[in-house]
Amino acid sequence: MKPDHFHVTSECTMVNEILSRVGDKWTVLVVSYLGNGAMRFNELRRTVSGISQKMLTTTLRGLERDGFVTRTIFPTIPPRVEYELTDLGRELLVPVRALGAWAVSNHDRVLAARNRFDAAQGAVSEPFGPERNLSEAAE
Amino acid sequence: MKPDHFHVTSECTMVNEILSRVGDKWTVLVVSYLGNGAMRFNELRRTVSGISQKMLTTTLRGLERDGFVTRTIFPTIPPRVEYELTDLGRELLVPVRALGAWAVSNHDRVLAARNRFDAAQGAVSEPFGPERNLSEAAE
DNA sequence: CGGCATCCATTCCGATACTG
DNA sequence: CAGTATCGGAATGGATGCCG
Repeated sequence: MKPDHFHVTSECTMVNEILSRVGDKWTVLVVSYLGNGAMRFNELRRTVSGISQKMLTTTLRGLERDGFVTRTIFPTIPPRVEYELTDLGRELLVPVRALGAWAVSNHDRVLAARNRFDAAQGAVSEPFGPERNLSEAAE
Repeated sequence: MKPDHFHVTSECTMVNEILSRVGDKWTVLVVSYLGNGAMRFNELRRTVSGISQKMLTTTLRGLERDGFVTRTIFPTIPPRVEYELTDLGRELLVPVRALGAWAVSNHDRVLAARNRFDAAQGAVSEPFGPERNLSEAAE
C-alpha cells in the first residue's frame, strides 16, 4: 500500500471535530484577531464587523469550552470582559494559519477551476449563451 | 511570542472559503481516502461508510468544481466513474493533514477542557448534583 | 453502477428585544 | 458594556424513489 496515509477511521472523528469548530463562519476570524492579543467583547464586535453579538457570544463560548480562549471578567463599572487565547489556542493557530496561508496562495487557482467548471456546466445546458456572471455561484 | 499576524481582513474571506469547504461533514474524509489513490463512486460510498449518496455526490461535485478532484468516466457496461485528487488537491492535503495531526495530538486536551467547562457550568446551575454524562454535550 | 429530484428534519445564523 | 432570550429564514444533511 501507500507509504503515507494515516488510518482514516476513528482519527477522522477528532479531525472533523476540530475542523467543524474551526470551519464555521466566524471562529477563524475571531481566533485570528485574538492572535494579536487580548480583546474586549465590543472591541471584537467592532473589529470582526459583520458578526452579530449572538454569534460572537456563541463563538466565544465554544472556544472557551474547548479551552482555546480564556474569559476574564473585571468587575468594574461598567463591566469589562477580556478574551485571550490560551496556549492551546495559540498552538492551534499554527496549523490554522498554515492552512490560511495555503488558502491565500492558492485562492486564484481555486477561483480559476471554479470558473472553468461553471463555464463547462453552463455550456451543456445553455448552448446559445453560456456567458454568466462569474460571481453568481460563488456566494 | 507574536511577531506574526498577517492582515486579518480580506484574506479571511479566502481562508474562510477554504475552511468552509474543508470543514463540512464529509470533505476531509473523502479527500483523505482519495489521498490513497483513485476510487470509484460506490467504492468511496462503502469506504466512507455513513455517508449518503446525495452527500457523496454533493461533496465530490464541490471538490471537482474547486479543482481538487477529477472525475473520469469510463463508458463501459456497467458504467465506471473514478475520482482522483488533482495536484491542487494533493497540495491541499498537506496543510489539512497538518491540522489533522494537530487534532489527533491535542484531542485529549480539548476533551479535558470541555469536561472542565461543562462541570463548571453544571456546578453553578445545579449546586446539588452536577454529575452529568460527559458525552451529553459533546454531540 | 452512478447518479438526480424530492421531501423532510435539524442546525446555523441574523434580527430584534430585553436585562444587570 | 456585556450579555440572554426568542423568532424566523436559510443552509445543511438524511431518506426515499426514479432513471440511463
